[in-house]
This record gives sequence, structure tokens and C-alpha cells, in this order.
Amino acid sequence: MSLRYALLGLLADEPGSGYELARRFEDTLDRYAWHAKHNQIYQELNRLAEDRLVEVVAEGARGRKTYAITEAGRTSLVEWLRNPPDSGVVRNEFLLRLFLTFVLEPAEARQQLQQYAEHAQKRLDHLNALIAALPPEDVAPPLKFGHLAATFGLWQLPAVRDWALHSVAEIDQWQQSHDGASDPRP
Amino acid sequence: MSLRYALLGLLADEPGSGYELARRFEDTLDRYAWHAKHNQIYQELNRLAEDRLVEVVAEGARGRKTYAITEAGRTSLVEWLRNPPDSGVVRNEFLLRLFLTFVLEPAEARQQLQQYAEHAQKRLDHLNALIAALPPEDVAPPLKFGHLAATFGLWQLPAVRDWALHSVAEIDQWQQSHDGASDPRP
DNA sequence: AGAAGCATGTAATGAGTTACATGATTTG
DNA sequence: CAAATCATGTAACTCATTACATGCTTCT
Repeated sequence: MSLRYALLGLLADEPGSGYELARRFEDTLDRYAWHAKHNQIYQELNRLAEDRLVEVVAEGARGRKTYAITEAGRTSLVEWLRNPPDSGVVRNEFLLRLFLTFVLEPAEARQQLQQYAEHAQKRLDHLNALIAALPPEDVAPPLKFGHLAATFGLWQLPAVRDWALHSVAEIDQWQQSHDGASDPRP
Repeated sequence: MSLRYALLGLLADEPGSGYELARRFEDTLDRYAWHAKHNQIYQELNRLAEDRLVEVVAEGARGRKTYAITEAGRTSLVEWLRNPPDSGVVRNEFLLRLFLTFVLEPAEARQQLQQYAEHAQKRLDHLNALIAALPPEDVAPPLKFGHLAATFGLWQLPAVRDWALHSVAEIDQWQQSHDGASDPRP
């Protein structure tokens, strides 16, 4: 059901077509919160329309349909937000890979962790650039859609980066204390 | 396919039965990286055994089967680790809720963010207690399985907490500057 | 003796992916 | 006029959840 509420949330921010929603998904939710492909989005929008939680408010060129959230939709979304489950499902392939890195030889694991740290730094730079490019009036209001997502990245990405760097340092320490012997090959 | 590699990863750490693996899943991967229910684990183990990536190394009471990773399994896992996709899928219902919190009235949003901060703090305390209770030899080696998961929490949880607290402060600031008027009700 | 936990599974349904399909409009 | 992008969908398949099912062992 999460996809359903993700779409209601995007539409609560502002109306949009399936195509547009797919792009807004990518720009905001996709990296941290939820992933969905375009065809799944179209199908869910049709179901939402059947259930009268959204409605078509305009039709444009190329069969474009603009959806808006209805009052019933807003009610349903708010109710969902008010009743969080004890434990929400998490699936993150990126972190799964990180957690399984221990399987690799220390040197290779170290290299991967180093790359992850760099990757997190790049995304942080990118995010900072995005925020800097925003007009000032979009930066201010704390409860506009993208805002929470963007600021979350500002706290999350340094944490991932520093964790990876810390793990690299840990591997180095462990190797130093462990092999007094140098590389057997010349 | 991620579940498949998650199981191979757990078995690369040490052999175990389906039941045991389900519990190890919960203790390590479940919170941050991957979620799976016991019946899905059993099914995937059977498929892995068919494909000779794991094998039954012991059978115990109550039909208990202990699985171990095979050489082919280890090769397959390492290959997967070496070839990360450009973008891994992320699904996190908790964060989705956070991102949609802007739909609520500022006062209610504030309250929820406050709760998230407290929740993160509680989990951090719990994690610190767990680590403190470990025998020293389990804390040291940087590449044992649970280690990456545990240290990740040590970086991740404060980030979530501080972000939530920062958002609370932002809402307070915004409200102060916005309504010079006090609550209409007495 | 009963409860809690151990241990594994099946069947039906729902969520999500992959591949395929179609055609209009805008931009270079 | 060709390429890129807009725009929506269907069908087959795999992954994941829910509900059901069974029986053993240990602890109190």
C-alpha cells in the first residue's frame, strides 16, 4: 500500500500526470524512501481513481491526464500518516551490499568502502548545489514537499560517508596490527 | 535476487538452519538493509540448494536442516558484490512517512518529528547497550558480519535524530515568524 | 499439563519487474 | 526529417505477504 500513499502525498503537494509523477518520484522519493517504475505508477493511479481518492482534473495532448487528490484521498493519507506500524519494511540494496562487504578480502572491502564514501560525498555536493540554486522563497518554508527530503540528505549523506571512512580506518588498523609480515610478492 | 545474496552472505559468515537465518536476518539486516519473512527464507533456501549454491550439512531434531554455503555459492556472492548496479532499489516505509509529514498541520507534524527523534534515540541507546555487552574479542575484528551493521547504526541513528530535531526547530521558527496572532481559542 | 519456542512448510493473493507496444509532440 | 522526449498502457513473470497448517521439544 505504500506506493498508494506515496502518490497521494505527491498529489497533495500539487496535481500532476502519471508521467510527471514518475519524474517527481525520481527527484524526491526514489533515492531514500521509495522506488516505483512508471507502469506501476499508471496502474496505481487508475486504481486510486476508481476508489475516488484522486480524480482527473484535466486532459491534454497525447492522452495526458492530470490527476488531483480528492478530499477522500487527503483524509485517507492523513489517517495513514497518523497510524504508523510498529515496524516499517526496509529494503535497501545499497546497504545490503555494504553489510556483505565483509565477505571480500580486506583490501577489496577497503576499496569498496572508500568508493562508497566518495559516492556519498558526490551526492552531498550535488544536493548542496541543488539547494543553493533554489530561489530563496523555496528554501524558507519548512513544510513544503521537497524540503524534508532535501534536508534529510544533508544529515544522512555525511553519516554514510563518515561511517564508510571510519570502517576504512578500522580495516587499516586491523591490518597493521595483524600482519607484521609484508606482502609476500616482491 | 537480493534475498538470495542476503542469505548467501549470512551463510558465508556461518552455517545455519532456516529458522536460525530468519533470526539472524532480524538481528542484523532487517532494520537497515533487507526484510524477509520466514516462509520466503525457507523457499529461497530450497531454491539455493537446487542450484547447488548452498548444501545441507546436517539434519537435526524436528526436521531441522543446517545449510552451508558451497564454493559455487561463495563465487556467486563475490561476483555479485563486485558488480554493483548503477542504482540499487530503496524502499523504506519509515522515511516515506517522514517525507510526507508536510501534509499534516504544522503542530501535528512537529509532534511526529519529535517522536521520531525520541525513537531514534531509544534505538541508539539500545544499540550502545548491545555493543557494551559484547565480549571484547567480538568488538575488535572489523570484518565480522554484525560489525558493519552495528557500527552503521552508530552513525545513522544520530543523523536521523538530529535531522528530526532540526526540523522541529525549523517549524518553531517558522511559526514564530508567521503568526504574530495567538491561538484564537482562549 | 500447558505455554513458549523450535522448525518447516503450502496456497492464495498482492506488489513489483521485465519486456513489449503504441503513437504524439517538440527540438535540432 | 530524425532523434529525443512526452505519454500511457498490457501481459507474463517473479518477488513478497498473509493466512493457514503441522508437529516436536523445552521449560515451568
